Amino acid sequence: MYALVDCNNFYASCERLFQPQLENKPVVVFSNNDGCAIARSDEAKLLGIEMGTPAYQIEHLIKKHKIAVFSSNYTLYGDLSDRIMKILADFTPKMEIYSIDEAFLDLSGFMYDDLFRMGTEIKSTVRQHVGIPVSVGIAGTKTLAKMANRYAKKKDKKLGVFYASDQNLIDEMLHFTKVEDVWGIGRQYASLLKKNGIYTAMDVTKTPEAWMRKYLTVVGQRLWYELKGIPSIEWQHLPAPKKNICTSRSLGKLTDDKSILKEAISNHAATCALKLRNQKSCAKAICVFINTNPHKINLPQYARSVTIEFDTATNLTGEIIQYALKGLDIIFREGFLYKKVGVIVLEIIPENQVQNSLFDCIDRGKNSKMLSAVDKINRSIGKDVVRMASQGFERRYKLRSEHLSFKYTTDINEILKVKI
DNA sequence: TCTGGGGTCCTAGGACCC
DNA sequence: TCTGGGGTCCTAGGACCC
Repeated sequence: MYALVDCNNFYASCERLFQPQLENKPVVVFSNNDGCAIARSDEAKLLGIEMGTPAYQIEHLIKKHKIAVFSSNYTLYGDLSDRIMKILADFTPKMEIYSIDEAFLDLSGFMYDDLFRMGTEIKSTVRQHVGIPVSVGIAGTKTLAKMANRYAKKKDKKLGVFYASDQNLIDEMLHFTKVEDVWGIGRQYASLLKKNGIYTAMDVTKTPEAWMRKYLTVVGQRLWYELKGIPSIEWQHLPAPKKNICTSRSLGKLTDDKSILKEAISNHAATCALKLRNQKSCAKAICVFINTNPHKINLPQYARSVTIEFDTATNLTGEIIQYALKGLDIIFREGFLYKKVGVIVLEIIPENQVQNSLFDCIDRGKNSKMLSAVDKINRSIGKDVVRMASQGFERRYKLRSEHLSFKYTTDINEILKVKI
């Protein structure tokens, strides 16, 4: 048996935690650049605000209903997520953190009749210790556990726990769940299934396996097994090291100024290098990309990327920035207004498996030591105060975040103050 | 004025090899 | 008027997830 524990409206709940007066009020959290709505409280959902709606399209609703709005505060969400995951880990040694607000727990070996009680206990413990509401779905496969979680929210959100303990309950849930709400079925597959008269998860289980395989590839075949209660999606008990690491952002303003792009690319490259060091890896190649704004159809469009192989796999900030800027020189063209730039490091290997190049003239040991010291300083301050020159200090490319809340739990200067 | 960012997995088709 | 067959590796693109 597997449990899927999922935080309810996670980002919105995080913000509400430090502003309890917003309890039962509509709350919306925006993406980077305050671009679109990526989290909504139940009350905001009821007002018709959909996931991913551009901010400017809901301005009137925000005014009219006095919706509380926030810019994304990933420092805060990440810290609260860590706290929740630590609590979940106390329930079972085998768990898989699936995303910032979700985790699968392997409950094999626990008493069957106890599982529902265990679910309610998980929910109340997280609520009591961290203050974030979660829902729990329990079933025989990951896909069914996901579905049970969703069913728990739809059916009785207050209770927030659903245990698909026998076939009747599983059927009830399969019947209730539309194909587009099944984990692993997106827009394309949903429309294909519906065209063929398959509307619910139950219908999927009645579709021949070969048909699923033929039209939805092995992904669909695995899904079919999962819905029938046969576990077919692998368990990842240890977080797999990332195979690619990407850092990209929209620019605060459209720009044709190459120096601004340089600064942004340098910072993204530095972030990638830091992420590599944090997971003790090195990359052997880098991809740099720049785009104009595809939504502005009346402006000339340009999008290009370039991949550069390194002589030696590396996670050194200065070196990665150099390669990144070389990439920018290759793809940059005058006369376009750029919207988004990014850096992806590829071919990632463990740092202890790096093969040195014969003609390497960088003192990697010394550089690494220097960067460990830099990382340590930056970590202790909670900001990257020690930076490479090309990263600049002005952050002219900076995106908007006009409704940012405090880093209540990670920065002593922003801690909650209580008047007595 | 204004539309996020970071991932994974799978397949088809081309390049290349013998 | 005719051009093999069987492999591997790589990449681009499409699907999905939160």
